[in-house]
Amino acid sequence: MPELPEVETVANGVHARIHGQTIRSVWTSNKPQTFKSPPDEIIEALTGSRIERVHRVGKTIVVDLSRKDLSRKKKPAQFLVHLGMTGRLVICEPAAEIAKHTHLIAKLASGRELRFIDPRMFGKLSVHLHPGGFDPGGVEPLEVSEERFVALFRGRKTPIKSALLNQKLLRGVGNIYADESLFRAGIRPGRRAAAITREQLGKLHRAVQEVLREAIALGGSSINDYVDADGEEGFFQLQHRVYGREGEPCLLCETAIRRVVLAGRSSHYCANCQK
DNA sequence: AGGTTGACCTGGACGC
DNA sequence: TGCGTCCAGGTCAACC
Repeated sequence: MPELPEVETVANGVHARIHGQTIRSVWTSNKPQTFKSPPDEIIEALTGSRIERVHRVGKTIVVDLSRKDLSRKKKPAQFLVHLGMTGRLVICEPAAEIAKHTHLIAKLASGRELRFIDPRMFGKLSVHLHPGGFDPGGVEPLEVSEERFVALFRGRKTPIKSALLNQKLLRGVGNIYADESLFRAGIRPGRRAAAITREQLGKLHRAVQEVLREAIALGGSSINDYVDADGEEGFFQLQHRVYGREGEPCLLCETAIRRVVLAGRSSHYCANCQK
């Protein structure tokens, strides 16, 4: 479900509520698809650790942990949460009803609980124990310079839409924001990356950053069941210009928005405004 | 090697 | 009310 702006919203919300707290105990479901690290390893790393910081790397939520009791000599670890399509990370009172498809509950020193819920089980939980910190590859779209951004696509024969979704190039852009960025840049999703001019790529760089920044400011896009750590919906879906608007008039020229399938994903564009 | 496709899952919306 | 079909914001293995 979530792309960079939604993951950032959730990570910031969770950080504000639970950073500095110690995890007293952890329960996990026994659904193997959800756990990229063995559940025992996750329980071991989390229990007794303090939550130093919750932040975002690409589409992954990273929870930096440290041991409160250094006597146990355990290495600091990072707890990684990937929300997949339908994953949710919520903070609630222990009395709150346990939702169907709950896969992890961490009891905190404050008495509240951090819970991970994921019906489709495309989300993944793991621990990262190596020094240097979690690095999935790719560059952060909000930090990358125009020059490096342009270089990412040089010589690539794949459609620009597929390249934008490739997390080893840019990390964090997903289907909605790829379509919205391409619309703002005036580039059709099916154009070969290598065939796009340097000037247009510069425009795309600005469009990607603009779209992501606007979406973060509005708390992300709520489609179906996405909500942030407070249960609040985002509002960026009201700003979508092409995503989910097949057959509706382009907001600039009134041409009907088209939908095609690229890299197995729905891709929306205006045939008149995007070349 | 780079690029594309299906599989992984559940559930909601829609048509009959 | 129910059943079948299609669709979904992500990723990865397997294939060309």
